[in-house]
Amino acid sequence: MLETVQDTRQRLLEVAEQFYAERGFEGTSLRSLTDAAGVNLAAVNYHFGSKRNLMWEMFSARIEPINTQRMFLLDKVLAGPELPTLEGVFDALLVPVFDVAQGPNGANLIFLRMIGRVFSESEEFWHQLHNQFFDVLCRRFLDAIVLAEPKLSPEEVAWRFHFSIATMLGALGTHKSLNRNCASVPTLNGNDMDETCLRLRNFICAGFRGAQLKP
Amino acid sequence: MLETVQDTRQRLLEVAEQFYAERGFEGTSLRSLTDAAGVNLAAVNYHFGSKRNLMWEMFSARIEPINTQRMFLLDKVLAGPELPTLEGVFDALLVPVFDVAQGPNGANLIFLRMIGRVFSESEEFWHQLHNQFFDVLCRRFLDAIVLAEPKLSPEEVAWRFHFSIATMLGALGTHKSLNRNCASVPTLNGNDMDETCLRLRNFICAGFRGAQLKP
DNA sequence: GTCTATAGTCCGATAGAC
DNA sequence: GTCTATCGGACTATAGAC
Repeated sequence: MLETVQDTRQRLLEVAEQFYAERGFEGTSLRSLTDAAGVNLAAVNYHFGSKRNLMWEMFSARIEPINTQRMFLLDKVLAGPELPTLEGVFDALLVPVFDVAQGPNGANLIFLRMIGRVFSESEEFWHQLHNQFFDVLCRRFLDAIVLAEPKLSPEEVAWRFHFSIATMLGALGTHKSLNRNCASVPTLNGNDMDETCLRLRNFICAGFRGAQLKP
Repeated sequence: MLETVQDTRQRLLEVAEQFYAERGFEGTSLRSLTDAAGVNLAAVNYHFGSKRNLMWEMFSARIEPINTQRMFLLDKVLAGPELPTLEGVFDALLVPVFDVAQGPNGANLIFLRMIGRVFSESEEFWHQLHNQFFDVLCRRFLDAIVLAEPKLSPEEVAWRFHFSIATMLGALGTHKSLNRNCASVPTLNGNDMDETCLRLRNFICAGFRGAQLKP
C-alpha cells in the first residue's frame, strides 16, 4: 500500500466521519474511535479539545466546501438573464453533495450517511449546527425558489421546500441501506452518483410543482 | 389533575417514546428515563428485562396498530373493481400515521419524531426493526404500486418508492423542527395533521409520477 | 506530539430486603 | 412489584512523564 502518510489529526477526522455515520454521536466512543484510527486516546483532546469539537470540525470540514459550491452555483443560476428554474436551484443544492460522494475510489456512501444523520441529532446540537451552517443557505435558496415559482405564496413555498429538504435528507440518510431495505426489491444501482442525483432532483422538482394542497 | 392512574409499565413506555424521540437510543440513559417517569431504576429490568427490550416494546406498541391499519386500507384499495391509484396507495401508508399523531390533546409531534428517528438507528438495530415490522409491509406496498403504475419497470418503481419513503421519514423526523429550521421562513401550521398528511401525500405522488430519469 | 495512568462520573444490570 | 445498594465496566477528560 503506497498510501500517503496521514497525520494523527487527519486520521481522527476520517474515522470520526465513518463512526458518526454508522453509530451517531452518542453511539461513538473515543476509545473505539482512536483504536480504529490507530492513535492514542489522548490525541483527541490534544488535537481537538473534546469529542464534541472533533465531531464539529469533521462536519465543518465536510460541509463548508459543499456550501461554498452551492452558493457559487446558485449565484450562477441567479445571474442569468432569465428567471431561475426549479431544476437549476435544486441542482445547485444537490450536485455539490453528490460530487463529493462520487469519490475517486467509488461512491463514498459513508459521507452521504453522515450528512443524512445530522438532522436527527439531539435538539441542542442540531440547533447549533443549523445556525452555523444552514440558516443563511436556507434563506438564500428559499428566495431563489420564490423567484422560480412566483405564483406561489411564501407559505406555500415554505411547505414545499420543507418536503424537498426532507426528501434530500431522507434519501441521503437511507442511501447506504438501499440494497437491503427490502429483501425482494430489485437491487438499485446506488453507486452511480450522477444518476442518483438526477433522479433525486427530478423527484423533488416534480413533487414541488405538484404539491398543491387541493387537487 | 384527574388523570387516570397509570401503572409503572405504561409510564415507562410513554417516557421511553419521548426520550427516544428527543435523544435516540444511545443518548437515553435509564436513570434519566426512570427519574422522568417517577419510577424506580430497577423497574426497567423487572418489567422489560433490558433497555433494549423496553425500546423495542415501545416501538412495537406504536407501530403495530399502524401497520395493521395500513394493511387494512391497502386491502380496501386493492379490493375495488378498478386498478389502485397512487393516491390510494400512499394514503394507506400515510393516513394511519397522522391519525395517531392527531391525538385528542393536539398534535403528538413526539410520536412523529420517534417514528422518523428510527431509520437513523445503528445498522444492526435498524436491520432487526426492519425485518420485524417493515419487510412484508414494504413488499405489499411495492406490489400495489406496480399495479397502480403498470408502465414502469420494477426497478423504476423501486427507485421512486425509495424516494417516497425517504420523503415520508424525512418529513416525520423533521416535523417538530418546522418552525425553527429557518428563522426567516413563514411559520408553518404544523398542528393540522390532516392538512400535513394531504400535502405530504400530494408531494409524494407528484414526485413519484414526475421522477423519470431522462426529462 | 505521543504516551501511560488514572481521576471522576455515569452506565446497564442485578441481588436481595421488604 | 418496588425499593436500596451495589457490582463491574465503560465513558470523557486530564495530569504528567517522555
